[in-house]
Amino acid sequence: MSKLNPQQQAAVKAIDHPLLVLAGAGSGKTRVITEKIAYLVKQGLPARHIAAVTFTNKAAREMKTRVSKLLDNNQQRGLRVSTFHSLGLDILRAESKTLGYKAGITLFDEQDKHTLLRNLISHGAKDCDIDNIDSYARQIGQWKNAFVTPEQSITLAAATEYPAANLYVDYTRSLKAYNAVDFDDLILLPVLLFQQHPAILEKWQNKIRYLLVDEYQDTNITQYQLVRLIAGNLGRFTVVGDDDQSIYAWRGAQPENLAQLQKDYARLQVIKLEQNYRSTGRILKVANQLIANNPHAFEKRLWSELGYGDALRVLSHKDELIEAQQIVSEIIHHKFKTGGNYQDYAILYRGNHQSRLFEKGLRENNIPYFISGSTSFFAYSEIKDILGYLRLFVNQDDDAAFLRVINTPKREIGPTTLEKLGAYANERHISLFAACTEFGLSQKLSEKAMQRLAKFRDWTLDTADRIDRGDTFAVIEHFIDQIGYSQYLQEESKTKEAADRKLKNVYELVEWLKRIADKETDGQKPLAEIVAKIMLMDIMERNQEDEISDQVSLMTLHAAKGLEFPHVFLIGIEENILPHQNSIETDNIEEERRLAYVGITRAQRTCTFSYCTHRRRYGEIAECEPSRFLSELPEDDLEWVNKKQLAPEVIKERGKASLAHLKTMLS
DNA sequence: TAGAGGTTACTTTTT
DNA sequence: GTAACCTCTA
Repeated sequence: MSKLNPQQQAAVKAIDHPLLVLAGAGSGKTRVITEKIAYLVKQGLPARHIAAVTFTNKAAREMKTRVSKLLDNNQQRGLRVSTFHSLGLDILRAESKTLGYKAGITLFDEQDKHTLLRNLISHGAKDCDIDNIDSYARQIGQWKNAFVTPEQSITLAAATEYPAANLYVDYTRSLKAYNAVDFDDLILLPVLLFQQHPAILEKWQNKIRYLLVDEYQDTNITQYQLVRLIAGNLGRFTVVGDDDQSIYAWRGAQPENLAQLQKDYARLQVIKLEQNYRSTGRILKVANQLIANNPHAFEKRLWSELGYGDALRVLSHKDELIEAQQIVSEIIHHKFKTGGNYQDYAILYRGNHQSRLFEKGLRENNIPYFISGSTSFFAYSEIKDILGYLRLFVNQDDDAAFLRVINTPKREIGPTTLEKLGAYANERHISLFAACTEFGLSQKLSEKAMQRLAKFRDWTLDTADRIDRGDTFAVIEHFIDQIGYSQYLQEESKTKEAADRKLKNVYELVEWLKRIADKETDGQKPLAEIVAKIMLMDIMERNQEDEISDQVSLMTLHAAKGLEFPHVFLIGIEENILPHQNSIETDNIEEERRLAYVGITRAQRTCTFSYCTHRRRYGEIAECEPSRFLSELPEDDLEWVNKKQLAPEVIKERGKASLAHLKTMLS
């Protein structure tokens, strides 16, 4: 703790008041949290009574690593460092009975949610149009994030939202029938539980006697409720946040929660961290000037002692192919010239699809790279299949899992049968699996179809039973053989290589599950717990033991928050990309500006912007304009390289013109 | 019932 | 340009 600056020290030692730390980018906020955990333990609060909550798995991982350097194993025992969602899942699993859930709660991912909504709509949900399914899904999520229950949504909904509110009611009932919850429920249900059962709340308050929250500006209404409930009236918490880095409004984040704390906790202490330990003065100057265009609830001014540094460069390219090639070759040359490492470079972008050409370019030049947050391991169809079976063994009422696996591999149970089964189950408000055995169904289906369903049902129950009784993993390996999954992959895949790769993934999944089961509990951890938990994990956790090697990082701006790199390339800095087209249309530029701010402040030594004058979009070549954000930056600190397609003044004028144009269009 | 072939909407960001 | 979705035929 010797090397902390006075503000950081004050933040670590402030344990008698609820504490809000306003921490600018690169001001050492993770350090404050980890040091504070160590400090609390050394002050005599056992680690099992401390919980630190973050938003991403990556941040939680980082925090754990750093705490482990400050405390020995004994001192850390029982410490909770997890994402909000993972904490919610722990609470739900522990209290499932009170909430009316059976053991073996299933977690639905976005795709499962989509499938369920689709089924509800096609089975006649009131006034719902299948074409609007995405907007219903989003609306339901927004209600959950804003702590609006289905009943309240019916009352509150505007006329246009009424179908979604009805669907929300049906959806909630179905989830309950399937003994399932979705991501948003992991926060919403614990809050409801705590509100309705003070004794349970007290139990958890006693467990978690000090709460630390990272990236507090990203909390939504429901998450804030959870924080308040756990922290209690005494306000035993430290939250750390930066309103300039709020980039999750689209999923309900309320940066106003920062100001709300002052209203809710009169004794709240506020400490600002303004010294930046990451970037050059010039990078900070540019970032500060950009973000000055946004309104601010809290004033803060970042400064650095790391020297003024190089100008930030702006590259212009003919199209996105040249952009990728040019930047890849810049990285090669720069690394050669400076004798640095590949891991010193990061390529950051607005949308995942932008990584493609860069991947190709890096691969062709044999440059090691790592893409974070792209297709997750769990998005692979073979992984979803096997997990689907496991989910069904754990919880037969999991309709999403049932639908996933019922005819994979083929069991001659096709759409017609499933349609009738679905209609029947829907009518009765029971799960598909439960419907399989019903007499009423046999009137609507052929005997053959009934037999096939019964066979699958018996097999599932039998396998689930054997998992319960004994050697979980022997049963799992056996069932994969038994259903002929390997053969199925051979038939389904276009090439033998693809089939082999998929099979390898399947075995990797099984090995991974074994490792998780072994951890802490010597293989005794129930499959139900593993299956639920696994849905919240990300690809990095799978590769935990792979050593970090020297590779260029590629990721979205969202994924980059909290990280830092010596050399940062911000690509596709164009109108309609950053700011994103949808944000322009909804006049929501401020969050996009914060996103750009987050990107710039990742850079330690150099920061390079890049835009294209032409780009393929939906297969058509379209003209592109440099982002308006470039025109908001101090000219003296920018160096425009390549052919300047547009002078900065022109961009500025155009930016103003397009803004004015937009405003007239909207008014 | 399965699979081929045609059509369409889409690309924001995550647990 | 493409993935997911839908319709038609064997």
